[in-house]
Parts: sequence; structure tokens; C-alpha cells
Amino acid sequence: MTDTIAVDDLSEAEARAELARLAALLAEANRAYHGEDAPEISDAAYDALKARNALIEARFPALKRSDSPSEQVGAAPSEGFAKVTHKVRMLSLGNAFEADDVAEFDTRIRRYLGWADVALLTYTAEPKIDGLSLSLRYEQGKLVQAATRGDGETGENVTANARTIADIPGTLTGAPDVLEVRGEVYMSHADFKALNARQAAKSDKPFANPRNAAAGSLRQLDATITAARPLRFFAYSWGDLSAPLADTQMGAIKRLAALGFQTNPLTVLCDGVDALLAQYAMIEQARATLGYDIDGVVYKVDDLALQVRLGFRSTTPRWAIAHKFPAELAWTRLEAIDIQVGRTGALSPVARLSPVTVGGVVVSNATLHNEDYIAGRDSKGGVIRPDENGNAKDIRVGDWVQVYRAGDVIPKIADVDLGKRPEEATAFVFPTTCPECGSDAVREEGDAVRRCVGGLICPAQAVEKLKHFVSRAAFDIEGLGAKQVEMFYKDDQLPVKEPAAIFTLKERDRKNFTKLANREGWGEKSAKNLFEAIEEKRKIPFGRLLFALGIRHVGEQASTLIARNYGTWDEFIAAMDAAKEFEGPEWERLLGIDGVGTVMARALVGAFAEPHERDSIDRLTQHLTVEEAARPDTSGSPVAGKTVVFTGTLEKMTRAEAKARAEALGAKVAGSVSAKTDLLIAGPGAGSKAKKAQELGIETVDEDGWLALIEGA
DNA sequence: GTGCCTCGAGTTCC
DNA sequence: CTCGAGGCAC
Repeated sequence: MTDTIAVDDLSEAEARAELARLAALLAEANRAYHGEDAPEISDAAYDALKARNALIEARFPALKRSDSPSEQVGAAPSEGFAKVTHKVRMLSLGNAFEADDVAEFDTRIRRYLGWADVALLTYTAEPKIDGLSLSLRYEQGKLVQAATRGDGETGENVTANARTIADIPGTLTGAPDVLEVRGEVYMSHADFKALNARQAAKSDKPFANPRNAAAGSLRQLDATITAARPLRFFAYSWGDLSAPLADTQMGAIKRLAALGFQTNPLTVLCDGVDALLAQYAMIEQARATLGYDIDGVVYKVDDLALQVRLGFRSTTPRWAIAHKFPAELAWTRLEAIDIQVGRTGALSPVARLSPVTVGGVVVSNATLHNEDYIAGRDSKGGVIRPDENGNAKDIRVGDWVQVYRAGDVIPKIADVDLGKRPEEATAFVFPTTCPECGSDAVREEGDAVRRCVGGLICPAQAVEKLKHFVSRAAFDIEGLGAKQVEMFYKDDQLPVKEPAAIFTLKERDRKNFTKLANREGWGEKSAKNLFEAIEEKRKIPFGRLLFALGIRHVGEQASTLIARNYGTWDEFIAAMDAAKEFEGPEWERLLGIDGVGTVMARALVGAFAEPHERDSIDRLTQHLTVEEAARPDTSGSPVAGKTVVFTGTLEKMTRAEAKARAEALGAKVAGSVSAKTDLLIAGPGAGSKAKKAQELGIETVDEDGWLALIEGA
């Protein structure tokens, strides 16, 4: 830290050496800080080192080290669990509620396979355990990692806790080299009752239901607490493998059982829809006597080769579905209807209910969707919640209403008891002005929602936009969540009314210092942590920035696609300006992006052309370094711009891999063959698609042919 | 024009 | 998680 040369005077060689020195110093400081030793350097000195590192990196970007301290998100010490990225995503299942939905599921599969003439397809049926999913990774037969589902992509590492569960073997004999077992952690009714009795004896809060008790127990930071909780585990699936478990779903389940896992004894094979429904009825009958909670029955195509052919939609497999038991219902009184204003200005009515227990949870709020839903009609004029004469039943304050939790989560109102309606109850009048700012609230023709036109003048919209800005898929600033955003918005001393203000917080605070640190609930440490978290996000990927702006219709997916198309922020901004009149080559280019239509394009171009919004964006970006989006390198790609379709079983790659690879080479991957298809890649077992391609005279290759074609590209 | 399929937006409770 | 609606294939 002594005799430091000014950054501007550094030669390249000196800069390289200096970066190495800083990386070592900062790493050592981190170790001291996070370990048991007292920090060896002061916070101010640490900040100075980090700042110097950043300056040098800015001047010599090419010298930036792979272990650059600026990239490191200060390893979180024992607060919470480490994150684990799943090798194979943990997906959720599609739902069926009626017998018709199950029949449709079966039809869809047979149509997809081109098997309209095959009457009976074999499925497995098993109870759907109401617990929490867990993924166990075994290498050379040893349990090396246990992870919760999380958002499906990333979960939490709970290995130490999983090792305390008796149903989870620590070692396996005869397992493939790499095996990822998936299943459900749950708690039995008897164990749950006993646990709650123990909780009461210690005057600890009882758990609301076995599911919460299981979740709470698994997520204990102290594994000895988990060990004292009676958790159980059923294995039902697998992820990453070094060798296939079996040819069929049932075979794989049997193999898991042979390896020492508990598998559900009610898992059976069923031929066709009627057999599935019979098994559903049987399991529903047995539900009360099982001794643990289940919330439905899961059906899966038994033949694993067919599962591979069927593949996945964006969030669910095509080859499985969860047939849910009817939701629990409860009657309660509607006390009030409040209106919330969202970031796009949407006015959403929320029912305030007299608290009632539904499905093991006390519910006091429920969504009312929109104006029409309260009136008892859908947006197309159809009647919902009809009375015996088929007339619409509206919802009034004071009514007795029937509540359920859709998908066991979101409380909704299913019905209204007109017999108990108080005489004085009047139909709800939906406001035509914004309750937050008084601006007009307008409902566009054909639209279901009414929106406040106040834009950023409306405090509710401004706050919600800020919340969106810092949300997980956007800037994701640690220590700056919804609550903090609300606080800063209302703050007189350090106001944050727009995104740019987040990045001037530190400067503004420094002038009077400790403005933030002296506040209720804040100390020097939390203030410093927040400022650091903000610094880390000054560098932001293009796609995240675009999504964070919260332009209507432009979500996470669209933002990524758009960023990939333009590459750099500057090129994108220039394109938006050039398309201002909603015409011309840049307008056409925007519309040419897959997934972008006129509605989205207008919203996008309009946002950048609107002076206030544009100024706000420019004020923000001057504080940021926008990272270039990786433009797929399609030079020398033989399939750039071509539409390709995969069919049949792919043996050397998964469907997701094949799709990702093709897209990276600039090809468009379609799901079905049409006249627009340029190339069909047909694996063994290809059916109707191959036939259709032949009829249309479309070039067809096998998997090896495809790999040869793209080799080296 | 119609019928998927996916995405976007809004929602609750722990 | 669900609804509405945008985008796209037929």
C-alpha cells in the first residue's frame, strides 16, 4: 500500500504486477475478515485497495484477471446455505384437475408420438407426496451433495442436514458412478403431532402443517436440530446419470428401491386413461389412512425412450402430469375490497377476509383479479360463478364467500352465498380514478384491466417500478429489497425516486456522512454492505438492464433475445432512435426478432422516444458499464437463419442441448415440420414428422449427419 | 381467422 | 400459480 504509482502512469507490465499484488492482498483480507482472525486492515484501507484495483482494470481491461477481486461477491459467511446449480433442472409438473384433463394429456402424448391408432399407452401412477423436493448426488456410491429445488435452476446445499435423515443412504452399492436421486422429504402425521407437542412443551411456536414442519426442519443451519426431527424420504426420480437405471420408469423405481431407497408402495402400472382414473379413485380413498399428506396422483409415461422423445416444454415435461385432488374450501366473510396499483398502473382488487384456515394455512387476503371478476363475468362477457338460473353472481363487501387456494398457493374466491347477503350490501363500484394519485384509470377496449394513466407521477407505480428494478432477475442488489426501496422512496434525507438515484446514494450520503448508518435499524456495517452491493452492480449485462427498466410487454425472455440481437447498448439505443417513427429498416429489424411483435416493438420504441422516460434511462446508464451481450457467432455456421426440427430419439445429446447448440449457430428450432422447415434431424423412432418432411421434400439427416454438418462451426 | 404455446404481470403466505 | 394476451403456425 505504500509508494503507489498513480494509475495513469502505470506501464502495462507494472499494471499486470499491481493487479496480481492487489488480488493477493484482497484475498488475504477476505480470509482474515471472514475467518476467525481479526481483520488485518481497516475497512477504509480495504476499500482503497478495491477502488485501485477497479481503476487499473478500467484502464487496462485486457489485463483483468480471471480471479479479479472486482468479480467476487464477498463470500457469504455462515449466513444461510451455499447455492447449488442443478446439473439437470428440477422441473415442476403440469396439472390436471378433472378426468377430462387426464384424457387430454393422454391424447396429446399419442398425437405427439403419432400414435393416434394406439389405444393404450402404459403409464406409472403414484401418490404425489406433499413435502419438499430434494436432489441427492452420489459419486462412486457416496452421497456428496443434497440440494433443495429452489427455483428449479439453483437450490440450496443442505448436505449436512440430509445426512441426518434415516431414509437417505450415505453409501450405495452397485450404483452407477454418478447418480442423482430425486425425491420428496416429508413428515408423517404421527411424527408431526409429536413434534408439535414437543414444541408446545418448550413453548416454541407450533408448525402449521407437516409440510411446513418438514421444510423448517430441513432448512436448519444447525444439522443437529435437523437430526432431532423425524424426516422421511421417498425417491421417485433421477437427474444426472453416468449409466441408465433401466428401460422403464417402473424399472428405474425398482432399481432405486434395490439400492436402498424408500419408494412409494402405491406406485403401479396402468394401461390407458381408465386404468389411471381407477387408480386415482383408489388412492383418493386410501388418502386418509396413509399417515402422511398427499395432494394428488402423478402419472408418467413408463417407457423411458418415449419420455426422451416427448421431451420438455419450457417448464414442464410432456410425459408426466400431476392429477390434483380437489382443493379444500372454506367459507368466510368478505370485510373489504382494496385496490392495489402495480408497476404498469394496473388496478388490482384484493379481498380482505375475516381470517380462515384453508388447507392448513390461515388466509386473510385473496386476489379478485379484475373488475369483471368481481361482477361475476369474464372479460369476454361469459358468466362465472353462476347461480341456479345461470345468472352472474357478483361479489359484495359483507358477503359470505367460499375461499380455496389455487394450486395450493394463491387464495381465490370460488363462490358467494347469496342467501346470506346482508340487505344493505351494494354492488362494488370499481374506481375510475387511481386511488394512489387521483389520475384517471382507463380500461382499453378489449382489455381486462383498468390502468392508472399517471405513469411515474403516480407514487405507487414509481415504487413498484423501483421494486422491479432491484428484483432478482433484474439488478438483484443484495440488501435492497422491496421494503428498503419503499423506505428510500419516502426518505427526505436520502430519497430514491428513480433507478439512477440508487447509484448516487453513496456520494450523497458521504457529504453528511452516516446519514444512513444512524438510521433506525441501520448501522455502519449494513450501510457499508449496501453501498458495496450497489458498487458490484455498476457493471450489468445488457439483457438484465433492459429487463430492469420494466417496459410493458418486455419481460426477461424478450430482453435476453433483444440484447443478443443488438449486442451493445449503444447500438441498441441508436436503433431505437432510428425506429422512432415505427417504420424503416431498424423497425423491421426489431420486428424480425423471434418473439417480438408489433405490440412489444411499439412499447419498446415508444419508451425510448418519450422524453421523460428517456432522460431517466440516460441518467441511469451514465453510472453503469453495460456488458455486451454475446451475439451468437454465426460466421461459418452452415445453419444460420435456417429453421430446423428435431424428431425421434437423440442419442448423443439431450433435446435441450441440441436446441441450445442449434440456436447458438443461428438456426431457429421449431417443434413441428412445416413448409418453412429447412432441415429435419431424425433420430431412431421418428414418426409422423419424418413422413411429413418426406412429403414436403424437406432435407432430412440423422443425428450423426447433423453433428458432421455442424462440426467445427 | 383459429388454436396452440409461451411469456408477462400480478398474487399469497412462510 | 393462474390468467390474459402476444406471437406464430396452420
